[in-house]
Amino acid sequence: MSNLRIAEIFEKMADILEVQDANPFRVRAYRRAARTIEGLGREAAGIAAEGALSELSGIGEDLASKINEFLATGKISAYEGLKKRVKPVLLDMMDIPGIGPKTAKLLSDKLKVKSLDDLEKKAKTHKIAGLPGLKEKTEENILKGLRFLKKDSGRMPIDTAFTAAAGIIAGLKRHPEVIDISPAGSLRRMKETVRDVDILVTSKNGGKVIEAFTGLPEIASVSARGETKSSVVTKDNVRVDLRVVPPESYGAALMYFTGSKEHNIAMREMARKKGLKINEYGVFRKRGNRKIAGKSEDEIYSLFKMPYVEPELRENTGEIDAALRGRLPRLLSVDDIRGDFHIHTKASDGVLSISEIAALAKKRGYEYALISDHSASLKIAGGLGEKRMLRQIETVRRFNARYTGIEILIGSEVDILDNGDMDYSDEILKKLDFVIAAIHSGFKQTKEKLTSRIIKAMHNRYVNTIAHPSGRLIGQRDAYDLDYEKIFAAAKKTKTALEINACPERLDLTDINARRAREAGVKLGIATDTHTKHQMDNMIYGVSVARRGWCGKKDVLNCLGLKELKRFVQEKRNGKNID
DNA sequence: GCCGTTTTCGGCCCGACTGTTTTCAGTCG
Repeated sequence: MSNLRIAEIFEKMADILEVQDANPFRVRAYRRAARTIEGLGREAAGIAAEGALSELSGIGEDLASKINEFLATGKISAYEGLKKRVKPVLLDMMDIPGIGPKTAKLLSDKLKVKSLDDLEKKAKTHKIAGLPGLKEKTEENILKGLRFLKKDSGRMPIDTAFTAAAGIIAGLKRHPEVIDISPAGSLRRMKETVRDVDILVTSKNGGKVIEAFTGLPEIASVSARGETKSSVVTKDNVRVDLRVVPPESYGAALMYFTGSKEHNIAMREMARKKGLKINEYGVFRKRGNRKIAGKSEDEIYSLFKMPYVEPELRENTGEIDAALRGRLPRLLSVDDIRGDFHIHTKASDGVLSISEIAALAKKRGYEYALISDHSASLKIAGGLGEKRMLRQIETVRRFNARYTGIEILIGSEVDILDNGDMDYSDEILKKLDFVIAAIHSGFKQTKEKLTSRIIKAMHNRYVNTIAHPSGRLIGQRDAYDLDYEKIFAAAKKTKTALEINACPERLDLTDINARRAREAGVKLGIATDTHTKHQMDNMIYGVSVARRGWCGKKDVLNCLGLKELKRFVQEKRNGKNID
């Protein structure tokens, strides 16, 4: 997807300009443009074709022409030029926490640092202390920062952050000086990966709370510690930032600390134009500095005549404008989910029995749960041949006859073969309640080939969703290249839903593609891809992707009750709308 | 580099903490 590449280049250009001590607002313009492009609901090429690039927020004539140049040539000459004028090690050094453009440049100019390894050597041999403004403490911090970079490239999966936050919140909740406590930052916005865990506390005695926080047993080291703010690293190498504010500032602080940065900047700019100022303590009139709001987020948004903006939407990708016009979507919640669409039993590569699955699903208040073991050709995962599949169908039917309170649907995660055919005959497929189709082979094929395999599968009247459509594994395997415009069009036409796989390593579709799918009128199915007991709890992460994709109940297939769901399946089987 | 019911030029979000300083620059979120 070229959007990501363009964003990456703008981000790099900002880094280089920063090292060159360019106008900081110019640097910010590049960063802001990068975020705009990254969060775009569609391919920049489409917008460029309409000549509408410069209508995007933060993109003017100059950046629009740079994007056009990239779309035409695959390069931006200004970037190529900038790259030549700066040593790569400078940019590497800026990845180290605590080192910004100024320090990086100083180290490069005065010490001729050649690489991060070289930097480590120079810090260890005390070559850094003695440079203007730097002493032993800076050397220690550089070494600490380098160790942090080596251990972990930075971002962790959402569930790791969730667990770390839960532990710390549990540890502080009962402290007598803690009044409110909440996760904030990208964790509260439920981004798919998180760099550090942010936690907000209200208290009348910040010092005591910070003292308790830095003394928690799971903390390995403390990197900053003040009266209202502290940063630590846990024994699991998770960075945690804690911030303490007085109770009357809870809303303002929660908004500030939740971000995103871009959302906050946009809100603050709006405030400034009205003669107001927003900071983490409240909203103030500039004249006289009188506080007029801040206790709750609701109070702040309504001051600007906006409804409450859900944290998942706060990315400055149109939510402020939508809120001002009263056009924010009503997002689905995890309580709206009526069933889980993707569960493996021990018949293939899961560990649960049918009755265990039924009990777990019932406990969650579901009306239905779909058993979806692998089909024959996925031998490595114990895929079921047609005979075993027929037996499993019978087993589930018998199970339902004697079990009450939930319906177990029988389905399958059927392989899409190389030619786009399904791995089971229609004779088998028609006996199933619901069919998931998935690609498990040929990830390196061309965009055209992979796209056409999926589209052909969608045209099978028994196929109801496409599982983990892009095949990505976060941090391990890139998404394969698909023509999403074509996929969305085919999904809509054939009444096939696209899965949001809720497994934290997958989260596939992504939030951005979920939003594009929704805008294209495509239904989504949120599914946990459960193999073991606790994985049914991952539903929250899939729902969060849908929320970040602006989805409401009506966009999500498993918000339907059982009857409506069966009707949806039957409509496709009747085949009126498929070529 | 962007942007405009205060402006086409002159602004551009705002504050905390650290390490090095005796009043602040750099970095971060």
